[in-house]
Amino acid sequence: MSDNRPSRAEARAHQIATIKSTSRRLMAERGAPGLSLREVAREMGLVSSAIYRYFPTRDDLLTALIVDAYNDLGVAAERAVQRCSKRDATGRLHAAAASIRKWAKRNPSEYALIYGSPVPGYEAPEFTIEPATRVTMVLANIITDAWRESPVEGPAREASLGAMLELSGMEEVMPGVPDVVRARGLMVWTQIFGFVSFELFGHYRGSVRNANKFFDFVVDEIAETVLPRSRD
Amino acid sequence: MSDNRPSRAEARAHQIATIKSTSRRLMAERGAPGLSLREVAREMGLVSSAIYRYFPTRDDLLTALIVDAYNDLGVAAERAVQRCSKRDATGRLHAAAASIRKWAKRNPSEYALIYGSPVPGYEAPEFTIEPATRVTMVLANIITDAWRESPVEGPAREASLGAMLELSGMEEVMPGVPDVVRARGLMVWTQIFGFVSFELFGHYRGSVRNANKFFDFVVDEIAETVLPRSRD
DNA sequence: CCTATTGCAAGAGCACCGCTCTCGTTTCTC
DNA sequence: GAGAAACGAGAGCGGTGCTCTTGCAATAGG
Repeated sequence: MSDNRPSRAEARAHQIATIKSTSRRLMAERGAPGLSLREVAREMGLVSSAIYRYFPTRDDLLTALIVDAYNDLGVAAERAVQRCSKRDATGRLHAAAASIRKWAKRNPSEYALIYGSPVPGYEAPEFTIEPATRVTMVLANIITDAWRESPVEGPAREASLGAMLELSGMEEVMPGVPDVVRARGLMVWTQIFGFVSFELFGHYRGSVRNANKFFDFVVDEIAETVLPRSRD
Repeated sequence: MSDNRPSRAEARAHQIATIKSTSRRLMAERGAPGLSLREVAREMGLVSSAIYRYFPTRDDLLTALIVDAYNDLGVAAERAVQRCSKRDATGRLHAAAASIRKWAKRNPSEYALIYGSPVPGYEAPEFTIEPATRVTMVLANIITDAWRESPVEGPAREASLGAMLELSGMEEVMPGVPDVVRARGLMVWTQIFGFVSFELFGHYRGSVRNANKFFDFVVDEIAETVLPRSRD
Protein backbone atom coordinates (compact mmCIF):
# COMPACT_ATOMS: atom_id res chain seq x y z
CA MET A 1 0.00 0.00 0.00
CA SER A 2 2.99 2.25 0.52
CA ASP A 3 3.76 2.15 -3.18
CA ASN A 4 2.56 5.68 -3.92
CA ARG A 5 5.83 6.40 -5.62
CA PRO A 6 4.92 7.62 -9.10
CA SER A 7 5.74 5.38 -12.00
CA ARG A 8 8.26 6.43 -14.58
CA ALA A 9 5.56 7.53 -17.01
CA GLU A 10 3.80 9.54 -14.34
CA ALA A 11 7.03 11.15 -13.24
CA ARG A 12 7.82 12.03 -16.83
CA ALA A 13 4.42 13.60 -17.42
CA HIS A 14 4.81 15.55 -14.22
CA GLN A 15 8.27 16.80 -15.16
CA ILE A 16 7.05 17.92 -18.57
CA ALA A 17 4.15 19.77 -16.98
CA THR A 18 6.48 21.43 -14.48
CA ILE A 19 8.91 22.47 -17.18
CA LYS A 20 6.10 24.02 -19.20
CA SER A 21 4.53 25.88 -16.31
CA THR A 22 7.91 27.11 -15.12
CA SER A 23 8.70 28.24 -18.65
CA ARG A 24 5.39 30.09 -18.87
CA ARG A 25 6.15 31.87 -15.63
CA LEU A 26 9.64 32.88 -16.68
CA MET A 27 8.44 33.83 -20.14
CA ALA A 28 5.98 36.23 -18.53
CA GLU A 29 8.92 37.98 -16.88
CA ARG A 30 11.53 38.10 -19.62
CA GLY A 31 9.54 37.29 -22.73
CA ALA A 32 9.88 34.43 -25.18
CA PRO A 33 13.30 35.38 -26.56
CA GLY A 34 14.60 35.67 -22.99
CA LEU A 35 13.40 32.23 -22.00
CA SER A 36 16.38 30.18 -20.89
CA LEU A 37 16.49 26.43 -20.46
CA ARG A 38 19.18 26.79 -17.84
CA GLU A 39 17.02 29.11 -15.81
CA VAL A 40 14.08 26.75 -16.02
CA ALA A 41 16.30 23.94 -14.79
CA ARG A 42 17.74 26.08 -12.03
CA GLU A 43 14.25 27.06 -10.95
CA MET A 44 13.30 23.39 -10.75
CA GLY A 45 16.41 22.39 -8.85
CA LEU A 46 17.69 20.47 -11.82
CA VAL A 47 20.92 20.53 -13.71
CA SER A 48 20.51 22.11 -17.13
CA SER A 49 21.31 19.02 -19.14
CA ALA A 50 18.41 17.16 -17.55
CA ILE A 51 15.90 19.33 -19.40
CA TYR A 52 17.09 17.84 -22.66
CA ARG A 53 15.65 14.49 -21.58
CA TYR A 54 12.22 16.05 -22.09
CA PHE A 55 12.72 18.70 -24.76
CA PRO A 56 15.58 17.90 -27.11
CA THR A 57 15.94 21.55 -28.05
CA ARG A 58 14.77 24.98 -27.01
CA ASP A 59 12.62 25.23 -30.11
CA ASP A 60 10.80 22.06 -29.13
CA LEU A 61 9.90 23.59 -25.79
CA LEU A 62 8.70 26.74 -27.53
CA THR A 63 6.64 24.64 -29.93
CA ALA A 64 4.95 22.91 -27.02
CA LEU A 65 4.18 26.29 -25.45
CA ILE A 66 2.80 27.53 -28.77
CA VAL A 67 0.47 24.56 -29.14
CA ASP A 68 -0.73 24.98 -25.57
CA ALA A 69 -1.34 28.67 -26.11
CA TYR A 70 -3.35 28.10 -29.29
CA ASN A 71 -5.46 25.49 -27.58
CA ASP A 72 -5.92 27.58 -24.48
CA LEU A 73 -7.11 30.55 -26.51
CA GLY A 74 -9.27 28.24 -28.59
CA VAL A 75 -11.19 26.79 -25.67
CA ALA A 76 -11.58 30.25 -24.13
CA ALA A 77 -13.30 31.48 -27.28
CA GLU A 78 -15.36 28.31 -27.67
CA ARG A 79 -16.66 28.53 -24.13
CA ALA A 80 -17.49 32.21 -24.40
CA VAL A 81 -19.56 31.62 -27.52
CA GLN A 82 -21.33 28.61 -26.07
CA ARG A 83 -22.67 30.76 -23.28
CA CYS A 84 -24.57 32.84 -25.85
CA SER A 85 -27.88 32.22 -27.52
CA LYS A 86 -27.32 30.83 -30.98
CA ARG A 87 -29.89 33.29 -32.34
CA ASP A 88 -27.98 36.37 -31.22
CA ALA A 89 -25.19 36.46 -33.76
CA THR A 90 -24.01 39.93 -32.78
CA GLY A 91 -23.87 38.88 -29.15
CA ARG A 92 -21.88 35.79 -30.04
CA LEU A 93 -19.40 37.84 -32.03
CA HIS A 94 -19.00 40.25 -29.15
CA ALA A 95 -18.48 37.37 -26.75
CA ALA A 96 -15.88 35.74 -28.95
CA ALA A 97 -14.00 38.97 -29.57
CA ALA A 98 -14.08 39.92 -25.90
CA SER A 99 -12.81 36.50 -24.84
CA ILE A 100 -9.91 36.75 -27.27
CA ARG A 101 -8.98 40.18 -25.98
CA LYS A 102 -9.35 39.08 -22.37
CA TRP A 103 -7.18 36.02 -22.89
CA ALA A 104 -4.53 38.14 -24.57
CA LYS A 105 -4.43 40.61 -21.71
CA ARG A 106 -4.25 37.79 -19.21
CA ASN A 107 -1.49 35.98 -21.10
CA PRO A 108 0.42 38.70 -22.91
CA SER A 109 3.65 36.77 -23.37
CA GLU A 110 1.82 33.77 -24.78
CA TYR A 111 -0.19 36.02 -27.07
CA ALA A 112 3.01 37.61 -28.28
CA LEU A 113 4.44 34.14 -28.77
CA ILE A 114 1.73 33.10 -31.21
CA TYR A 115 0.69 36.41 -32.79
CA GLY A 116 3.87 38.45 -32.52
CA SER A 117 6.95 38.34 -34.69
CA PRO A 118 7.86 34.79 -35.55
CA VAL A 119 11.45 33.78 -34.90
CA PRO A 120 13.29 33.71 -38.24
CA GLY A 121 14.51 30.25 -39.02
CA TYR A 122 11.87 28.72 -36.81
CA GLU A 123 9.44 26.74 -38.92
CA ALA A 124 6.22 25.87 -37.12
CA PRO A 125 5.70 22.10 -37.32
CA GLU A 126 2.67 20.66 -39.07
CA PHE A 127 0.83 19.77 -35.89
CA THR A 128 0.66 23.39 -34.75
CA ILE A 129 -1.69 24.27 -37.61
CA GLU A 130 -4.77 22.53 -36.27
CA PRO A 131 -4.70 24.18 -32.81
CA ALA A 132 -4.06 27.50 -34.55
CA THR A 133 -7.25 27.28 -36.60
CA ARG A 134 -9.36 26.76 -33.51
CA VAL A 135 -10.08 30.42 -32.69
CA THR A 136 -10.54 31.18 -36.35
CA MET A 137 -13.16 28.44 -36.55
CA VAL A 138 -15.10 29.99 -33.71
CA LEU A 139 -15.39 33.25 -35.62
CA ALA A 140 -16.16 31.50 -38.91
CA ASN A 141 -18.88 29.42 -37.29
CA ILE A 142 -20.60 32.45 -35.83
CA ILE A 143 -20.90 33.95 -39.28
CA THR A 144 -21.92 30.67 -40.91
CA ASP A 145 -24.57 29.97 -38.30
CA ALA A 146 -25.99 33.44 -38.71
CA TRP A 147 -26.36 32.97 -42.44
CA ARG A 148 -27.82 29.51 -42.04
CA GLU A 149 -30.43 30.85 -39.67
CA SER A 150 -31.61 33.61 -41.95
CA PRO A 151 -30.46 33.02 -45.48
CA VAL A 152 -32.33 36.08 -46.66
CA GLU A 153 -30.82 39.00 -48.43
CA GLY A 154 -27.64 40.16 -46.80
CA PRO A 155 -25.29 43.03 -47.34
CA ALA A 156 -23.97 43.39 -50.84
CA ARG A 157 -24.52 40.14 -52.68
CA GLU A 158 -22.39 41.10 -55.65
CA ALA A 159 -21.00 38.65 -58.17
CA SER A 160 -18.53 35.88 -57.48
CA LEU A 161 -15.98 38.09 -55.83
CA GLY A 162 -14.65 35.21 -53.78
CA ALA A 163 -13.33 33.41 -56.80
CA MET A 164 -11.52 36.56 -57.79
CA LEU A 165 -10.03 36.84 -54.35
CA GLU A 166 -8.94 33.24 -54.64
CA LEU A 167 -9.62 32.44 -51.06
CA SER A 168 -8.88 28.82 -50.40
CA GLY A 169 -10.27 26.26 -48.05
CA MET A 170 -13.13 28.58 -47.27
CA GLU A 171 -15.69 26.66 -49.30
CA GLU A 172 -15.99 23.88 -46.77
CA VAL A 173 -15.45 26.15 -43.82
CA MET A 174 -18.25 28.63 -44.40
CA PRO A 175 -20.88 26.83 -46.46
CA GLY A 176 -23.82 28.86 -47.65
CA VAL A 177 -22.14 32.18 -46.97
CA PRO A 178 -21.77 34.67 -49.85
CA ASP A 179 -18.24 35.11 -51.15
CA VAL A 180 -18.07 38.78 -50.19
CA VAL A 181 -19.02 37.93 -46.67
CA ARG A 182 -16.39 35.23 -46.55
CA ALA A 183 -13.80 37.81 -47.53
CA ARG A 184 -15.18 40.21 -44.95
CA GLY A 185 -14.98 37.42 -42.43
CA LEU A 186 -11.24 37.39 -42.94
CA MET A 187 -11.28 41.13 -42.37
CA VAL A 188 -13.18 40.66 -39.10
CA TRP A 189 -10.61 38.14 -37.99
CA THR A 190 -7.81 40.51 -38.97
CA GLN A 191 -9.45 43.50 -37.29
CA ILE A 192 -9.92 41.73 -33.96
CA PHE A 193 -6.37 40.47 -33.74
CA GLY A 194 -5.02 43.70 -35.17
CA PHE A 195 -6.78 45.57 -32.42
CA VAL A 196 -5.54 43.27 -29.68
CA SER A 197 -2.00 43.38 -31.01
CA PHE A 198 -2.00 47.17 -31.31
CA GLU A 199 -3.41 47.54 -27.82
CA LEU A 200 -1.06 45.02 -26.25
CA PHE A 201 2.00 46.21 -28.13
CA GLY A 202 1.33 49.84 -27.20
CA HIS A 203 0.51 51.32 -30.60
CA TYR A 204 -2.75 52.86 -29.36
CA ARG A 205 -0.96 54.84 -26.68
CA GLY A 206 -1.68 58.47 -27.37
CA SER A 207 -4.72 57.94 -29.55
CA VAL A 208 -7.13 55.69 -27.68
CA ARG A 209 -8.07 56.68 -24.17
CA ASN A 210 -10.84 54.20 -23.40
CA ALA A 211 -9.91 50.98 -25.14
CA ASN A 212 -12.91 49.09 -23.79
CA LYS A 213 -15.42 51.39 -25.39
CA PHE A 214 -13.46 51.62 -28.59
CA PHE A 215 -13.30 47.84 -28.77
CA ASP A 216 -17.07 47.58 -28.43
CA PHE A 217 -17.45 50.14 -31.18
CA VAL A 218 -15.11 48.22 -33.45
CA VAL A 219 -16.90 44.92 -32.93
CA ASP A 220 -20.23 46.62 -33.62
CA GLU A 221 -18.91 48.05 -36.84
CA ILE A 222 -17.40 44.83 -38.15
CA ALA A 223 -20.43 42.79 -37.09
CA GLU A 224 -22.56 44.81 -39.47
CA THR A 225 -20.34 43.89 -42.38
CA VAL A 226 -20.61 40.11 -42.00
CA LEU A 227 -23.94 39.40 -40.35
CA PRO A 228 -27.19 39.32 -42.32
CA ARG A 229 -29.33 42.37 -41.63
CA SER A 230 -31.88 41.75 -38.93
CA ARG A 231 -35.37 42.04 -40.39
CA ASP A 232 -37.16 45.15 -39.18
CA MET B 1 45.52 68.37 -50.58
CA SER B 2 46.39 64.87 -49.45
CA ASP B 3 44.42 65.35 -46.27
CA ASN B 4 41.56 63.11 -47.30
CA ARG B 5 41.96 61.21 -44.10
CA PRO B 6 38.59 61.45 -42.41
CA SER B 7 38.38 63.53 -39.29
CA ARG B 8 37.41 61.94 -36.02
CA ALA B 9 33.81 63.09 -36.34
CA GLU B 10 33.58 61.77 -39.88
CA ALA B 11 35.11 58.48 -38.91
CA ARG B 12 32.67 58.17 -36.05
CA ALA B 13 29.66 58.87 -38.23
CA HIS B 14 30.92 56.35 -40.73
CA GLN B 15 31.41 53.69 -38.08
CA ILE B 16 27.92 54.25 -36.72
CA ALA B 17 26.47 53.94 -40.22
CA THR B 18 28.45 50.76 -40.84
CA ILE B 19 27.34 49.24 -37.56
CA LYS B 20 23.71 49.97 -38.36
CA SER B 21 23.82 48.64 -41.89
CA THR B 22 25.69 45.54 -40.80
CA SER B 23 23.15 45.03 -38.04
CA ARG B 24 20.31 45.36 -40.53
CA ARG B 25 21.89 42.76 -42.74
CA LEU B 26 22.45 40.32 -39.92
CA MET B 27 19.01 40.99 -38.49
CA ALA B 28 17.53 40.02 -41.83
CA GLU B 29 19.20 36.64 -41.47
CA ARG B 30 18.65 35.75 -37.84
CA GLY B 31 16.00 38.21 -36.74
CA ALA B 32 16.08 40.90 -34.10
CA PRO B 33 16.42 38.61 -31.09
CA GLY B 34 19.30 36.84 -32.80
CA LEU B 35 21.21 40.04 -33.49
CA SER B 36 24.59 39.80 -31.82
CA LEU B 37 26.95 42.67 -31.15
CA ARG B 38 29.89 40.30 -31.32
CA GLU B 39 28.86 39.13 -34.75
CA VAL B 40 28.48 42.70 -35.97
CA ALA B 41 31.96 43.48 -34.69
CA ARG B 42 33.38 40.31 -36.22
CA GLU B 43 31.78 41.19 -39.55
CA MET B 44 33.39 44.62 -39.42
CA GLY B 45 36.79 43.29 -38.47
CA LEU B 46 36.51 44.83 -35.06
CA VAL B 47 36.86 43.46 -31.59
CA SER B 48 33.53 43.22 -29.80
CA SER B 49 34.29 45.75 -27.12
CA ALA B 50 34.85 48.44 -29.74
CA ILE B 51 31.17 48.48 -30.59
CA TYR B 52 30.41 49.83 -27.14
CA ARG B 53 32.16 53.06 -28.05
CA TYR B 54 29.22 53.77 -30.35
CA PHE B 55 26.31 51.98 -28.76
CA PRO B 56 26.65 51.62 -25.00
CA THR B 57 24.25 48.71 -24.98
CA ARG B 58 22.48 46.31 -27.30
CA ASP B 59 19.17 48.00 -26.59
CA ASP B 60 20.59 51.33 -27.74
CA LEU B 61 21.52 49.79 -31.07
CA LEU B 62 18.05 48.31 -31.38
CA THR B 63 16.51 51.68 -30.55
CA ALA B 64 18.52 53.30 -33.32
CA LEU B 65 17.35 50.63 -35.75
CA ILE B 66 13.76 51.14 -34.61
CA VAL B 67 13.91 54.88 -35.19
CA ASP B 68 15.44 54.35 -38.61
CA ALA B 69 12.77 51.81 -39.50
CA TYR B 70 9.92 54.11 -38.47
CA ASN B 71 11.38 56.96 -40.47
CA ASP B 72 12.08 54.77 -43.47
CA LEU B 73 8.52 53.48 -43.52
CA GLY B 74 7.26 57.01 -42.96
CA VAL B 75 9.01 58.53 -45.96
CA ALA B 76 7.98 55.58 -48.12
CA ALA B 77 4.32 56.25 -47.34
CA GLU B 78 4.71 60.01 -47.69
CA ARG B 79 6.29 59.70 -51.12
CA ALA B 80 3.70 57.22 -52.34
CA VAL B 81 0.88 59.55 -51.39
CA GLN B 82 2.54 62.59 -52.89
CA ARG B 83 2.57 60.89 -56.27
CA CYS B 84 -1.24 60.85 -56.19
CA SER B 85 -3.74 63.51 -57.10
CA LYS B 86 -5.02 65.16 -53.96
CA ARG B 87 -8.56 64.90 -55.30
CA ASP B 88 -8.50 61.11 -55.53
CA ALA B 89 -8.80 60.14 -51.89
CA THR B 90 -9.40 56.47 -52.61
CA GLY B 91 -6.35 56.38 -54.83
CA ARG B 92 -4.25 58.02 -52.15
CA LEU B 93 -5.40 55.50 -49.56
CA HIS B 94 -4.57 52.66 -51.90
CA ALA B 95 -1.15 54.14 -52.56
CA ALA B 96 -0.41 54.59 -48.87
CA ALA B 97 -1.60 51.12 -47.95
CA ALA B 98 0.30 49.53 -50.82
CA SER B 99 3.49 51.35 -49.91
CA ILE B 100 3.24 50.16 -46.31
CA ARG B 101 2.73 46.59 -47.41
CA LYS B 102 5.52 46.82 -49.95
CA TRP B 103 7.95 48.26 -47.42
CA ALA B 104 7.05 45.50 -44.96
CA LYS B 105 7.69 42.77 -47.52
CA ARG B 106 10.96 44.38 -48.49
CA ASN B 107 12.10 44.80 -44.88
CA PRO B 108 10.41 42.00 -42.97
CA SER B 109 12.81 41.93 -40.06
CA GLU B 110 12.53 45.67 -39.56
CA TYR B 111 8.76 45.49 -39.81
CA ALA B 112 8.75 42.75 -37.18
CA LEU B 113 11.03 44.91 -35.08
CA ILE B 114 8.56 47.79 -34.90
CA TYR B 115 5.20 46.04 -35.27
CA GLY B 116 5.91 42.61 -33.81
CA SER B 117 6.12 41.58 -30.21
CA PRO B 118 7.93 44.16 -28.12
CA VAL B 119 10.74 42.88 -25.94
CA PRO B 120 9.49 42.75 -22.34
CA GLY B 121 11.47 45.09 -20.16
CA TYR B 122 12.40 47.20 -23.16
CA GLU B 123 10.81 50.62 -22.84
CA ALA B 124 10.83 52.63 -26.02
CA PRO B 125 12.49 56.00 -25.35
CA GLU B 126 10.53 59.21 -25.82
CA PHE B 127 12.19 60.17 -29.06
CA THR B 128 10.91 57.06 -30.84
CA ILE B 129 7.31 58.30 -30.59
CA GLU B 130 7.54 61.02 -33.18
CA PRO B 131 8.99 58.84 -35.96
CA ALA B 132 6.38 56.22 -35.09
CA THR B 133 3.50 58.60 -35.74
CA ARG B 134 4.75 59.43 -39.20
CA VAL B 135 2.95 56.66 -41.11
CA THR B 136 -0.13 57.16 -39.03
CA MET B 137 -0.15 60.82 -39.98
CA VAL B 138 -0.09 59.93 -43.65
CA LEU B 139 -3.28 57.91 -43.27
CA ALA B 140 -4.91 60.52 -41.05
CA ASN B 141 -4.11 63.29 -43.52
CA ILE B 142 -5.65 61.41 -46.41
CA ILE B 143 -8.92 61.18 -44.53
CA THR B 144 -8.77 64.75 -43.30
CA ASP B 145 -8.01 66.13 -46.74
CA ALA B 146 -10.87 64.18 -48.23
CA TRP B 147 -13.30 65.67 -45.74
CA ARG B 148 -11.93 69.15 -46.18
CA GLU B 149 -12.39 68.90 -49.93
CA SER B 150 -16.01 67.84 -49.78
CA PRO B 151 -17.48 68.56 -46.41
CA VAL B 152 -20.87 67.39 -47.59
CA GLU B 153 -22.85 64.61 -46.03
CA GLY B 154 -20.74 61.59 -45.34
CA PRO B 155 -21.43 58.14 -44.05
CA ALA B 156 -23.32 57.98 -40.79
CA ARG B 157 -23.04 61.35 -39.13
CA GLU B 158 -24.43 60.11 -35.82
CA ALA B 159 -24.08 61.92 -32.51
CA SER B 160 -20.86 62.68 -30.69
CA LEU B 161 -19.66 59.12 -30.62
CA GLY B 162 -16.07 60.27 -30.48
CA ALA B 163 -16.43 61.71 -27.04
CA MET B 164 -17.84 58.42 -25.89
CA LEU B 165 -14.90 56.59 -27.37
CA GLU B 166 -12.63 58.99 -25.57
CA LEU B 167 -10.16 59.14 -28.37
CA SER B 168 -7.37 61.48 -27.48
CA GLY B 169 -5.16 63.75 -29.44
CA MET B 170 -7.35 63.23 -32.46
CA GLU B 171 -8.97 66.63 -32.30
CA GLU B 172 -5.94 68.46 -33.61
CA VAL B 173 -4.91 65.63 -35.88
CA MET B 174 -8.09 65.26 -37.89
CA PRO B 175 -9.85 68.63 -37.77
CA GLY B 176 -13.26 68.84 -39.37
CA VAL B 177 -13.73 65.10 -39.52
CA PRO B 178 -16.79 63.58 -37.83
CA ASP B 179 -16.09 61.62 -34.66
CA VAL B 180 -17.35 58.35 -36.09
CA VAL B 181 -15.02 58.71 -39.02
CA ARG B 182 -12.14 59.44 -36.68
CA ALA B 183 -12.86 56.20 -34.87
CA ARG B 184 -13.13 54.39 -38.19
CA GLY B 185 -9.83 55.93 -39.16
CA LEU B 186 -8.24 54.07 -36.30
CA MET B 187 -9.90 50.93 -37.62
CA VAL B 188 -8.44 51.55 -41.06
CA TRP B 189 -5.01 51.96 -39.54
CA THR B 190 -5.51 48.76 -37.56
CA GLN B 191 -6.83 46.82 -40.53
CA ILE B 192 -3.91 47.73 -42.78
CA PHE B 193 -1.26 46.79 -40.27
CA GLY B 194 -3.26 43.80 -39.10
CA PHE B 195 -3.33 42.56 -42.68
CA VAL B 196 0.36 43.11 -43.25
CA SER B 197 1.25 41.42 -39.96
CA PHE B 198 -1.00 38.44 -40.66
CA GLU B 199 0.41 38.07 -44.15
CA LEU B 200 4.01 38.47 -43.09
CA PHE B 201 3.71 36.29 -40.02
CA GLY B 202 2.03 33.51 -41.96
CA HIS B 203 -1.45 33.54 -40.47
CA TYR B 204 -3.13 33.76 -43.87
CA ARG B 205 -1.49 30.57 -45.07
CA GLY B 206 -4.28 28.18 -45.92
CA SER B 207 -7.00 30.76 -46.27
CA VAL B 208 -5.78 33.44 -48.66
CA ARG B 209 -4.43 32.33 -52.00
CA ASN B 210 -4.03 35.63 -53.79
CA ALA B 211 -2.99 38.14 -51.19
CA ASN B 212 -2.61 40.97 -53.69
CA LYS B 213 -6.21 40.84 -54.80
CA PHE B 214 -7.46 40.35 -51.28
CA PHE B 215 -5.47 43.36 -50.14
CA ASP B 216 -7.04 45.52 -52.84
CA PHE B 217 -10.45 44.30 -51.77
CA VAL B 218 -9.72 45.12 -48.14
CA VAL B 219 -8.53 48.64 -48.93
CA ASP B 220 -11.62 49.22 -51.08
CA GLU B 221 -13.85 48.12 -48.25
CA ILE B 222 -12.22 50.22 -45.57
CA ALA B 223 -11.96 53.25 -47.85
CA GLU B 224 -15.74 53.32 -48.08
CA THR B 225 -16.04 53.57 -44.32
CA VAL B 226 -13.91 56.67 -43.89
CA LEU B 227 -14.13 58.65 -47.11
CA PRO B 228 -17.06 60.93 -47.90
CA ARG B 229 -19.33 59.46 -50.54
CA SER B 230 -18.54 60.75 -53.99
CA ARG B 231 -21.46 62.76 -55.32
CA ASP B 232 -23.31 61.00 -58.13
C1' DC C 1 54.86 73.64 -31.34
C1' DC C 2 54.38 71.03 -27.48
C1' DT C 3 51.53 69.21 -23.96
C1' DA C 4 47.25 67.55 -21.73
C1' DT C 5 43.07 65.59 -22.77
C1' DT C 6 40.08 62.86 -25.05
C1' DG C 7 38.52 59.04 -28.33
C1' DC C 8 39.53 54.72 -29.86
C1' DA C 9 40.76 49.56 -30.70
C1' DA C 10 42.50 45.67 -28.48
C1' DG C 11 42.47 42.09 -25.23
C1' DA C 12 41.44 39.62 -21.05
C1' DG C 13 37.81 38.32 -18.18
C1' DC C 14 32.98 37.59 -15.94
C1' DA C 15 28.63 35.29 -15.89
C1' DC C 16 25.40 33.70 -18.81
C1' DC C 17 23.48 30.87 -22.85
C1' DG C 18 22.20 26.28 -25.93
C1' DC C 19 23.84 21.99 -26.43
C1' DT C 20 26.79 17.50 -26.17
C1' DC C 21 28.91 13.76 -23.95
C1' DT C 22 30.06 10.64 -20.33
C1' DC C 23 29.10 8.24 -16.14
C1' DG C 24 26.82 6.03 -12.43
C1' DT C 25 22.08 4.91 -10.84
C1' DT C 26 17.32 3.67 -11.10
C1' DT C 27 13.45 1.78 -13.43
C1' DC C 28 11.19 -0.93 -16.76
C1' DT C 29 10.81 -5.18 -19.86
C1' DC C 30 11.38 -9.71 -21.15
C1' DG D 1 16.90 -11.99 -12.50
C1' DA D 2 19.40 -10.13 -16.66
C1' DG D 3 19.49 -6.72 -20.29
C1' DA D 4 17.81 -2.50 -21.96
C1' DA D 5 16.12 1.91 -21.51
C1' DA D 6 15.52 6.28 -19.04
C1' DC D 7 17.34 9.45 -15.86
C1' DG D 8 20.18 13.17 -13.11
C1' DA D 9 24.70 14.92 -12.46
C1' DG D 10 28.73 16.97 -14.09
C1' DA D 11 32.27 18.62 -17.21
C1' DG D 12 33.02 20.94 -21.32
C1' DC D 13 32.54 23.56 -26.08
C1' DG D 14 31.71 27.75 -28.40
C1' DG D 15 28.73 31.39 -28.24
C1' DT D 16 26.58 35.78 -25.91
C1' DG D 17 26.32 40.88 -23.51
C1' DC D 18 29.12 43.63 -21.00
C1' DT D 19 33.24 45.58 -18.08
C1' DC D 20 37.83 46.96 -17.32
C1' DT D 21 42.50 47.95 -18.35
C1' DT D 22 46.14 49.18 -21.57
C1' DG D 23 48.47 51.61 -25.17
C1' DC D 24 48.08 54.53 -29.16
C1' DA D 25 46.34 58.31 -32.09
C1' DA D 26 43.77 62.46 -32.81
C1' DT D 27 42.29 66.71 -30.97
C1' DA D 28 42.43 71.08 -28.19
C1' DG D 29 44.72 74.68 -25.33
C1' DG D 30 48.53 77.28 -24.10
